[in-house]
Amino acid sequence: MDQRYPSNPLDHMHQSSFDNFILSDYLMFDDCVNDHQEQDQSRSHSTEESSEKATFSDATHGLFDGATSNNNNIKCKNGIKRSKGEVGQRIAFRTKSELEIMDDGYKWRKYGKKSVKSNPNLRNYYKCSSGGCNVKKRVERDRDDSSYVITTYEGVHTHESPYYTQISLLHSDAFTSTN
DNA sequence: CGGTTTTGACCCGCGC
DNA sequence: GCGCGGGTCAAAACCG
Repeated sequence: MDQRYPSNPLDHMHQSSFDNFILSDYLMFDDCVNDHQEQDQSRSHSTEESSEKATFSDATHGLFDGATSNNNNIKCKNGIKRSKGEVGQRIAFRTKSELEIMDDGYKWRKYGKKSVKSNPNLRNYYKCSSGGCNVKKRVERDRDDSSYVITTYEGVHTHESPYYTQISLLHSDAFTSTN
């Protein structure tokens, strides 16, 4: 697994339309975390407990070591990974937003919509529309507070984000066209 | 005209 | 084996 590309979608949300959203909380569940902290209060709202709220930069830096999710009461379903095809990593975060479609720099193609039992709202399924890249994302509104949107990314992009490439091009262009 | 969205059908794993 | 819940497919509609 080469990490040549910034597999962190937050990198791009920084620059693009992230100003429109208030990141009030973020969640992360990977297969490794939450194994030992299956609490009976399955899903209390960490929104109200600002003490365990991590800052945005904390989230971006500690995203993959699981250290920042010390007390997220997220029920981590360890068994949801399918036998065919390894799901690389799974990251979920929760943003306060009226729109569920946020521009994180990648191009997504919607391929499904489902109403799930655990949530009265609909859940939308997206795939990265770049060829050969099968990163998926799942978007649904928070079941308790519908002003929040829960976005779950699954997998790692095998390519650079189109947005990022644009930026790089702009930069290199600025350098080469100084005279 | 090509890519995306929509939407019901299909599939698959799991618990009973 | 069957039903249920959740994830994906795919054809038609839609849109620039």
